[in-house]
Amino acid sequence: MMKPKKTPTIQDVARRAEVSAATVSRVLSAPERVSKSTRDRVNAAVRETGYTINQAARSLRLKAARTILMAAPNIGNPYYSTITDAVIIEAAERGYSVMVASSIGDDPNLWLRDYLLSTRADGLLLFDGSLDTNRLHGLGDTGVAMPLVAAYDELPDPKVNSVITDNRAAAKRAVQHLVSLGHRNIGHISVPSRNQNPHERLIGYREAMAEAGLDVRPEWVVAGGYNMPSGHAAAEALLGAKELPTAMFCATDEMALGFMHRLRQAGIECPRDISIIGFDDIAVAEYLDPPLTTMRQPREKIGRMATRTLIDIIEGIASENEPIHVVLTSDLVVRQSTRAI
Amino acid sequence: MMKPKKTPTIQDVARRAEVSAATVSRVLSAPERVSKSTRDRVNAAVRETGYTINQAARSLRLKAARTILMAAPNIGNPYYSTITDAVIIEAAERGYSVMVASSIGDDPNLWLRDYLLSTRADGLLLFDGSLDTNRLHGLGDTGVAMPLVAAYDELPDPKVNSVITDNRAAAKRAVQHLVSLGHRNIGHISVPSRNQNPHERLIGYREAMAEAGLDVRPEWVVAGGYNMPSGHAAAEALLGAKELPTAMFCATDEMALGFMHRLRQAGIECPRDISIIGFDDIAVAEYLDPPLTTMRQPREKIGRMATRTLIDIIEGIASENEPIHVVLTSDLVVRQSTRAI
DNA sequence: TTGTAGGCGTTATCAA
DNA sequence: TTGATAACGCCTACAA
Repeated sequence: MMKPKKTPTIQDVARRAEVSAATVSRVLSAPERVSKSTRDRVNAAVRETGYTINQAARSLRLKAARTILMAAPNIGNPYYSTITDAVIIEAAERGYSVMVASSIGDDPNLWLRDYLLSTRADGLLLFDGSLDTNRLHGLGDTGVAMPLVAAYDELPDPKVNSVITDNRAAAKRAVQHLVSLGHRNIGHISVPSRNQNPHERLIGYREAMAEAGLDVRPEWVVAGGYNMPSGHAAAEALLGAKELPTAMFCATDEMALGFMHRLRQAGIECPRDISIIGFDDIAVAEYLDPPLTTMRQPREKIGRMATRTLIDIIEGIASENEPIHVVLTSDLVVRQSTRAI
Repeated sequence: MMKPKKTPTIQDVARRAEVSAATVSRVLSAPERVSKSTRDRVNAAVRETGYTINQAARSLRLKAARTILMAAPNIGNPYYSTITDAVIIEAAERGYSVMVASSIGDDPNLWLRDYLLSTRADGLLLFDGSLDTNRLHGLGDTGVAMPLVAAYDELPDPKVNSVITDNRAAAKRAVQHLVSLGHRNIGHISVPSRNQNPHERLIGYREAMAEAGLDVRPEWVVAGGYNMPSGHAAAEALLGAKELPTAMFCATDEMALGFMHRLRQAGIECPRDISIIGFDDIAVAEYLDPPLTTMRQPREKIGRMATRTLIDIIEGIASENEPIHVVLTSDLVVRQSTRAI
C-alpha cells in the first residue's frame, strides 16, 4: 500500500524550484513576467511535484469559479444531449467547467440563486422556460445581477440575454410546406407554453393558416407535451373526431412519433393517409419509417452560442447593459412523411 | 440601477445577530450545538441578510467540494441522458453537485486527474471505458487514490469499483430468445471493445450460439459502432453476402434502427423477412415500426447506484479497500420486431 | 525580475 | 454554550 502523500501546494513547488510562491503563481498565470531561466526551473518543479492548482483556493481569492451552471427542466430529454455536448466543448475551450442541474425540487429559483451566490458558478445557462428570469436575473432583493443566458424554446423576457431559434417563423414554414403540397386540412399538436402567451409554434401555425386563407378547426388542434406518449394521446383524441385532417404539424418530433404510431394502429398510414411534419430533427428522425420531415433546430449551435455569450458576459467582453438577443433559424428538412395530396 | 451590494459573508450575519462568526457557522452545520435563542437570532439574521455560504471558502477549509464529476465519451449520446438525470437527482439528494465532462481533447487521463486533484470534484463517475482506470485510480505517480466508480458497458478492471449490467448474460438471453423462436441463422452487429478482449455482448452471442449448437457464420458477424449509421453500414455489408440470416442480434438499439432502415430500402421487411433484436431499450424503441424487441438496460438504476456508491466511498461509508462490484440485470422486452420462423 | 505580506470566507481547536 | 484564533492555498499590491 502506497501511503497517500499530501497533494503538493504552490509552496512545495516554490521550495523545490528555490523561488517564492509568488513567482510560481506568476509562471502559472503570466509566464511572460518571469525570466526564462526561473520559468524553466519552476515548470520543472511543477512537473516533478505533480502540482495541480487548488481551485477552491483560487476561486476564493479570485471570487470566480470558472464554472458555469446549465439548468434544464430535464436533462433526461435527448433533445438536450447534443446541446450539453456543445456547451461542454465550448466551455472547455474557454477554460470553464460545466455543472448541470435538473430543475426539480421545491423552488428552483431558490437553489439556483444559491449556486450563483455561493461562488460555485459564475453564470447560468438557462434551458428552462418555467423559471422566473426576473427573480433570477436581478436575484430578487439582494440586487446582485447574475450573468444569465436563456436558451429555451419560448420567447424569453426581453430584458434577459437569450439565444433562441425563431420558433414562430419556423412553425410558419412548416405549415407552408404542407400548404405547398396542397393540404388544406391541417391540424397541430402543440406544446405547452410556460408563460401566459400561447407557444410561438402555435402562433406560427395559426398565422400560416390565416395567411393561406385556411380555417383552423379547433378539434384538430390538440395540446401535447413534448414526449411520445403525448403524441399518442393526441392521436387518440383526434381519432374521435368525425373527420381527420390530411396533414399534421407536430410541435416536436417525439410527438410526431407517438402520433404516427397510434395512427398506424388504427390503420391510418403516413404519408398515404396523412402527412406529418415534426420539429427539432432528433437523431432518429431520418431512420424512421417513413423518414420524418421536420424543421431542424441547430442544437449544437444553440449550445455553443449560448455558452459563448454567457462567458463573454462573465468576462466582461460583452456589455451587460444592453441585453443580447441571438436568433438562429431552423431549416426545413423534407423527407418522406409528407407528400402532395 | 440598483447598485450591487457585496454578497454578505458569515461576518455580516454574525454582526447582525450579535454573535461570533463561529456561532453562525455552528448554527449552519450543527444547530444542536447552539442554544435555541441564539439559533433563532442567527437564523433570522441569515434570512435578513440573504446570506449564502461561500462554497469556495468552504471547500478550501474542508478540502472537499461536495461535487462529483461525471465523465462520458460523449454525453451527446441520448443513452446517457437518462443516466445523467438519475445521477443529478441522486447526487442532489446527498447534497452534491454534478460536473460533466466529455472525454475529448488530448489526454483525458490528464485533465481528469486535474479535476480531482484540484478540489473541484471529490470523486469520479466514469462512463468511458477507454480511459485508463489504472492510472486514474492510483493517479499514477502521485499515489493519491481517488474515489472512482466505473459504470460503462464493458468489463471493468476488477480492482476498480463498478456498477454494470451483465452484458454477457443479457446478450445470451437475447440470442436465446431468437433461438426459441426457431431461428438458426442468427447474425450479430457488434460493438467495438476498448480493451484487448472482445466485447461481452459478442462473447455472449458466441456462447449462446455454441450452446444452441448453431454455427457462427463469420460473414454474419459485422462490426458496428453504437450509432445508427454503423447499423446502416452493417446492413450494407450484409447485403453483399450470398445468403441473409433470418435473425439479427444488434448490440445497440441505434444500430438496430440503422440496420432495419437500410434493409427496408432493399425491400427486406422486419419481422416478415428478418427478426431483429436490439439492446438498451432507448425511449423510441416502442414507437418504431415495428416496435423493437430489445434487452432493457436499467439506465436509471445504473445512474443512481453508481452515484450512491461513489458518494458512499467519498464519505467513507463504504470501505475503499475491497472494490465494490454491483451487477444489474437487463430484461428482455418482447415487441414486434422478432417473430417465430 | 523577484520577494514579502495580507486577505479572500470558512471551520476546527482551544479556551473561557 | 460561546468566542478568539489560526489555517486552508492562492493571488496581487507593493517593495526591493
